Amino acid sequence: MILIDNHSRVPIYQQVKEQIIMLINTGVYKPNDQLSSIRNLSKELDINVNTIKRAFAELESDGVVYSVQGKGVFVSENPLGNENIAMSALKDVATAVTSAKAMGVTKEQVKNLVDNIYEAGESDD
Amino acid sequence: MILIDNHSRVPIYQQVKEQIIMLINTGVYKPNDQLSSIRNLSKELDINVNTIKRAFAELESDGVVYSVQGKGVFVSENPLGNENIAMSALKDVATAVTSAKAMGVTKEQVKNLVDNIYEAGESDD
Amino acid sequence: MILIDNHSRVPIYQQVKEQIIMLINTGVYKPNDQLSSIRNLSKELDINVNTIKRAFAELESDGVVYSVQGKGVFVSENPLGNENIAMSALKDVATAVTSAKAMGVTKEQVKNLVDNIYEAGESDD
Amino acid sequence: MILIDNHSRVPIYQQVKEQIIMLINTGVYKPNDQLSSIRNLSKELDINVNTIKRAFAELESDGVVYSVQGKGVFVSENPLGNENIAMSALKDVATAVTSAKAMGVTKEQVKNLVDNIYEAGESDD
DNA sequence: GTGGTCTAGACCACA
DNA sequence: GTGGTCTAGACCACA
Repeated sequence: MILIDNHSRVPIYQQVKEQIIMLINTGVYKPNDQLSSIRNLSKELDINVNTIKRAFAELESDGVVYSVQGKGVFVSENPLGNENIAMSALKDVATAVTSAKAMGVTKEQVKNLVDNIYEAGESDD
Repeated sequence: MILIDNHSRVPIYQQVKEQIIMLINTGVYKPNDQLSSIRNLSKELDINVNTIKRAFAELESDGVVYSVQGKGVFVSENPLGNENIAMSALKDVATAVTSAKAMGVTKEQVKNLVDNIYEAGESDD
Repeated sequence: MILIDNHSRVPIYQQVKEQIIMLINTGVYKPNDQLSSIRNLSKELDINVNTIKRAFAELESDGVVYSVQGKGVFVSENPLGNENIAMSALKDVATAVTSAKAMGVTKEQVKNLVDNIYEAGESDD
Repeated sequence: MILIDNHSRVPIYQQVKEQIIMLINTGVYKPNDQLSSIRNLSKELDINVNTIKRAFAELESDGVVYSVQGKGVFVSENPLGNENIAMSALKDVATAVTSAKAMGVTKEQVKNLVDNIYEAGESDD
């Protein structure tokens, strides 16, 4: 259910984080559902255990999941209630847009790009 | 004329690159103008010489400036003609926006952010 | 597999760049193959790490290779698609030939030289 | 009579050398003719005296000119008899062509370039 | 272990 | 004085 792009510049732990959030966003995972175990995910995706651990640790500190020792990792009651997730993503957008503006990119070019990205997934909503 | 944020995640050589492009964008530096020498910038900004050199080397390979041994570094005839600069900046925006979308950020939030960033410099144009 | 001439006027990072391109040209390295790590090459060739890094950084900005943090450096899908590489090499040839012409070298002398250089590698193809 | 391109990557002393050889090649300067003085050339071309001195010193060591203390610099009896001039120019061509070959440039591309360069000056011969 | 950034400092070519 | 190359070594992010 999770696809990793090894060629991407986006860190793998980040890709794992994003895809789990997306699975929650789309209702595949619901509150208190148990996620795949760290070791299972590590085997399935052929990713180092430490990389999965980091993704889960950050999801937990963002309040998206909670872990129960000896049981596993579960989706929180209100997984997307924490605004920090969106905020940190927006901060990255701000950095990239500010830089693009400095490089001579116009507002229209950026907005067209944003439209394209959001339209791409329209059929999924 | 150049301001460096040592705490930023954006590499210093990248900040130097962007600010020089911005100075050209705003007409402060014109084609064939000589830039501050590498050593002067290094002293003024209190940055290692090699960091400035890297910024200048990338600007040169992007066609923004040209260097003449023993003379100095000068703005190219057509400094912003190379589309690669804008393209690579746009690619970074695409990555950040895609990620933000996955994190639950709405199209409106992104667009508002873009507006704010572009309006910020409106008085300078 | 890479030979460096320390006495040559050609910068070492340039020699490394050219030889890696040659290894790709001759099919030794194929798309998505992983290159020797920066540290390994540095030890093997007894060259400073930063010199290798510069060669790799330029190869990456030319689109010949891509790097993945924590993984390594890999050959691009279309490593020789970027015409800039050939173009900048041709520019250097133009400069040298123009100068030779001014020095009284005849067209025949230049062409014989070119034939010799291209025949040298004929047995390798 | 001498034109310097400050934007060129070719060192200025090299440009001065080449142009003086060209003036001899085309018969403007004949054996035992006196060249412009170093100081005159320096003023005319707005080039540092040391740069002209270096050009003249290399021309003398190549046997193209000879200097007489207190009198000036003169064209040698057999200014282009020294094969070293052509040889060193050919060496530079060899370096550039070898590099271009490594970068994937074909023999035909190089030969076309050579033809273009030699045809360009055909009307001058 | 892998690449990325940065510093400090040496030596060279050119003007 | 100006840029160009190279070395040695530190510290960080990621896997």
